[in-house]
Amino acid sequence: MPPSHDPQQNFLFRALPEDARRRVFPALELVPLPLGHVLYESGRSLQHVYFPTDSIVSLLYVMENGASAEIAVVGNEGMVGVALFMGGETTPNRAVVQSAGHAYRLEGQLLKEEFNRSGPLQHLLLRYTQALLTQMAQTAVCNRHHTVDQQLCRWLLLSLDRLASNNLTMTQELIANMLGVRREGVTESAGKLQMNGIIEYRRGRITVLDRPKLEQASCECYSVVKREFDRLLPDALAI
Amino acid sequence: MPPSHDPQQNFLFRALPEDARRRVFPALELVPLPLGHVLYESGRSLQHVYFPTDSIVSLLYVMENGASAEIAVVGNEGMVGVALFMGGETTPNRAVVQSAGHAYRLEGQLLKEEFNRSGPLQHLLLRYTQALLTQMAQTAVCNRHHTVDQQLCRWLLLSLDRLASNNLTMTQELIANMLGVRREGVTESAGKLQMNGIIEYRRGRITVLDRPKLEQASCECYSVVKREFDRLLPDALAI
DNA sequence: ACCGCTATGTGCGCTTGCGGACATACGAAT
DNA sequence: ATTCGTATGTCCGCAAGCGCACATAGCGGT
Repeated sequence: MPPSHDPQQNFLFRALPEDARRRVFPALELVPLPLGHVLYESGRSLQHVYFPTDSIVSLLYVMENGASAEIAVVGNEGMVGVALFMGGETTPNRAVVQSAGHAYRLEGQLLKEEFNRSGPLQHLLLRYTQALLTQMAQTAVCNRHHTVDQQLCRWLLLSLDRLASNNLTMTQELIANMLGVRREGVTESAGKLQMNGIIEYRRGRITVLDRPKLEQASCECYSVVKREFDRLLPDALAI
Repeated sequence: MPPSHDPQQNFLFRALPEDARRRVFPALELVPLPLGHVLYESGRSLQHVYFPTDSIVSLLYVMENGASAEIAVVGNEGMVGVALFMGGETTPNRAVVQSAGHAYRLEGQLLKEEFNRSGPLQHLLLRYTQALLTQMAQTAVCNRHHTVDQQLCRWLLLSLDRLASNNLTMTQELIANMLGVRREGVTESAGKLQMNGIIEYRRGRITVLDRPKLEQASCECYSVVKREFDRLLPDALAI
């Protein structure tokens, strides 16, 4: 956790021109996001949107029988709550804090007003939403065709990209919930990665030792998603 | 195939107020969509958007090794090419005609102009995009947790909803490509459904005999997606 | 230094779905 | 009516992942 906080730790805000910042920033509220905190419950209407700085939020779908699967992750490259400006007000997803940290919160009404100015924020958010679409699509493909081993690598990489560090505070049980697989499956895959010197972990703390190898062990899904984010939000990432 | 064509066979156009129709309709061009026709190739920039009337288009992701998986389906409830107004111009997906028919085509530039008026079309398209998001998310979940049997039911239902009839022209091989499973798996699942009197098929033609039972045999994913479409686009569907 | 919670490791039988190699049979075209 | 392409049916062994039942061990709190 950085000692000081600034909205511009979120890439979307970084890409915003000065006048839009002047309107939006005063209304931002810094909130801590503890691990496991539920920002939105499926189907509940959204009051705020969240722009993570040093936290990661997972969009999960929880099935009738209680099983779950991650749809997408949101970190300092994006925001939680696109349904607000898309017009639906809600989605059938749950948003859960996957990695503790902070986010800037904005009143939904204010976001909509700024969005409806059809200015840079609108364009930025629409592009971000498209990137989110790609991430969801790729998750679907990955769930269909790739092994748990590969998916774990993809997931670690996506998480790493959203934090400044190379270690994650994250139990295997949590990861299993996100990936929608058994905890034992994650144990096994993580064991292999550790065996190969790619990661190292102990009780809820994972350190990535060899990122190139991790990328190599991952399926193509990671790079497809990353490429799309880079393509769609270049201003945001160029700093 | 209906003997005559009208843009309002597409639900999005139905929900459009008179003045927007006056601007858009003259620019529409009716195009036939033969089975298997590729509307967009992954990564290629989009020139037109398509509003299907009596056809169905699949959004597919094709992997490096050639395997594929369907991300979403688009029929007369939606449009193909949301990336145009979302600002990305392209997506890493392929759009393929899954059920032959027709669509109205609109010049991308014209769509963007109308979208940027921030009028009813913008709101409609954003809501549609959110529904698409839900469909993708649900596809991801379904791929993770549900059996081929269930997925086949879901897929048949989604296709049926997008056509006026209760039979589909569709080989099992095609369906397998869409679901991203083996053709043999589809043969087996379809065999069970036929055994139970739910469907009937012969060489590329599937007839649904008992839709309630089909819904019962499907996973929850179908109804989640349908509910979201109904919720987000009520005007469009209420006619 | 101890305890106890919880994270991780491991084994087992089972189901689903894959990959491949076939056999069959429909139906359009000649 | 015959032919032939292609859609469908069926069989095999195999691998991945599940569900379950446990064993172990790290780490925070007292």
